Amino acid sequence: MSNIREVARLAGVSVATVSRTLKSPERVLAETRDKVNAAVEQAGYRPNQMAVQFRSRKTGNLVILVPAIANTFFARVISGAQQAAQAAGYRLLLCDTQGREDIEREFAALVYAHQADGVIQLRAYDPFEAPFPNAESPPPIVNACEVIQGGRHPTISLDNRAAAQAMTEHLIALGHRRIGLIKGPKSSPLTRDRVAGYQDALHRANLPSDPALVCHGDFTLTAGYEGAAAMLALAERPTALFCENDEMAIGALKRLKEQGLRVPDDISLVGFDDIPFAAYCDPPLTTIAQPAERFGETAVNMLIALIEKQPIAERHVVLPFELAVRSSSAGCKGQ
Amino acid sequence: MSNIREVARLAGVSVATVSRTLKSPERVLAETRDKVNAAVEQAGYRPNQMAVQFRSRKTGNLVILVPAIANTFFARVISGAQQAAQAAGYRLLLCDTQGREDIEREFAALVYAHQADGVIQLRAYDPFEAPFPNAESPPPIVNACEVIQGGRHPTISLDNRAAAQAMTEHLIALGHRRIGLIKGPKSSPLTRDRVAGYQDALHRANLPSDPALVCHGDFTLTAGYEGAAAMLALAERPTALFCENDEMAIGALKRLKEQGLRVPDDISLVGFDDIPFAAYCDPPLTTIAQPAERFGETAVNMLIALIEKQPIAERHVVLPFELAVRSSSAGCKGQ
DNA sequence: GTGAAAGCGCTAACAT
DNA sequence: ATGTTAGCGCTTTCAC
Repeated sequence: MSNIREVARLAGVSVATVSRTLKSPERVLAETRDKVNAAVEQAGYRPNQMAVQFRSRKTGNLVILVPAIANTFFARVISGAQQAAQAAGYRLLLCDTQGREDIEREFAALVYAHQADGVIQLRAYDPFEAPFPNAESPPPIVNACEVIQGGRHPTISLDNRAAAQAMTEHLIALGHRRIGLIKGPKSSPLTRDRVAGYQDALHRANLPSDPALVCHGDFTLTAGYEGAAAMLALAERPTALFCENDEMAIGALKRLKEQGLRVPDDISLVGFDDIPFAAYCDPPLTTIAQPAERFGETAVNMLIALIEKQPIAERHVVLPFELAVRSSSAGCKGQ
Repeated sequence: MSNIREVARLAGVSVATVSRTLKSPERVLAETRDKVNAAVEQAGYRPNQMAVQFRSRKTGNLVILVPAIANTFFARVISGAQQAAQAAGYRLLLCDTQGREDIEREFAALVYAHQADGVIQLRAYDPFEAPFPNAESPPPIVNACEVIQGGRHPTISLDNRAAAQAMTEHLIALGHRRIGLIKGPKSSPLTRDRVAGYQDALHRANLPSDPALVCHGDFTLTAGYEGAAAMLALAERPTALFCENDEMAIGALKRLKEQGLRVPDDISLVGFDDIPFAAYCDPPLTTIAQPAERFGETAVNMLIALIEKQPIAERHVVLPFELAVRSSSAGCKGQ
């Protein structure tokens, strides 16, 4: 592999001129530029980025911490992030953390090791909060999707509380008074918000909030399947079921059908996220549409601004949701 | 951020000793080692990986070229790859190529720029085949999932032809004689193999191969939806529909139901991949199970062996498939 | 077993 | 506008 010295020799100029021709051509005479470019061509020269990065103290890499890569929603977020990173000349270092803080910390530490310039965290945990060696100022990090309440880092989030409230109100408007909720893990703030929104709606409609109607899952198909089973085992069944993501709703749907219940005639079912499959369920799933790709895209752009010390307009971006009403929710007949 | 010199000073040794203590502790006196480790601790020292990589000419990064990150199957492959990379101390540079060769070439070139040690390509295109600058020997690359026939690189694939044949034979055994096929893009070898397997089965059963029964899609839900519409518009409808991936099968399922057809009573429907949603369809989808995560995992391990110049047992790994028979396929009543 | 020193390929400050 | 040169932080001979 040829290096800058080789090119300089071929072009009959100094290495500095070669470097300039590549970085800021306007500072070089057109004539010289041509000589250099010809030499670059001839030598098949490609700057050794390891040396460039080392020298200029910038890797161009962004770490993205994902709880579960194979999750349909996160896959969309990653996709958006990758497009944005590519457009800006950055690369994405992917990390499947399985929601484990030790793994998150380990990967976030790539920034300390100068292997990445910043971190995108998609979960409500600050991988830098643990005492880190000589942590002068926290490294560039943005927190998207599930965000830390009152955290010190920029965030990109959805108003989960408002969204859950909107969904619950949709069900209430349809006449439902017993609405089951299959929520996420207890520890998740995202879940806390959605539960709060659900309760807000009940409260505003003067409906009782029955703890028996709330069970938790882990956002998987299986969790939805089992959550639905639990709901159906209740003495007084809910007439509508709100799952905190579409995967769980699809899992629940299977279970409801197996029990011989028709959706939405016998029970309404709604989800959250609007993954592509939601519209292809039978019946198509009423859900909350989230701009998944935009989470990734916005996070990347914000992180890059942080890294490049550009001014940031808003440190806490809230992306819009949309209630996507399809046929899995309908008027309550049981009344 | 402290550097190796700082640590050396603190420990009262030379930088070489610090370096040795970190890389090959056995070559250092236990006593010295302790001093150094204490100094490392005290300084909160983390080696600057940019310098390490620069100096040792090894990045620890692997590029993975993915046609569509948000695709459920690829998301699983990526997940497997990431786990394996992490376990081996490598990192994954993610690239969503959208199947575009220019993007694939651009990212593969990160290897030439010393930003990555090797490439995993999930599509049947050799990003290095174009004449590249002084390409002495092609850089480490492995080709997984959709592989180049007779290519020069190691591959990890499925016997797509055998799998498609097995699936088609399953349908034939159920009495189907007119089997529609919604395949992938024309250019894809993966699709060529599956079509070949489909035809093998027809041929072995002495069934005619009607070109009208084959239409192509692009592996999306929409493509399946539209493919099914095309099939149903046929004068002589198929009694079974084989989609080359589950997404298209799920798209088709929606369309079939909208037309008032019952699956499998009126028409059988089968897919390929066994994505998690397949088992949660209504009816659960008969499909070909592929070990998606293992593709990623095997590709990573093979690539690392290549990079580290370890001997490779087999250059062409074929992973097993499994026919997952569920309730979307049943005996043909139309006969 | 440890230290001194060269140098990886490049950038940027400074000199011309 | 171009060249000279000093490192960036580390690994790795080669002495001792």
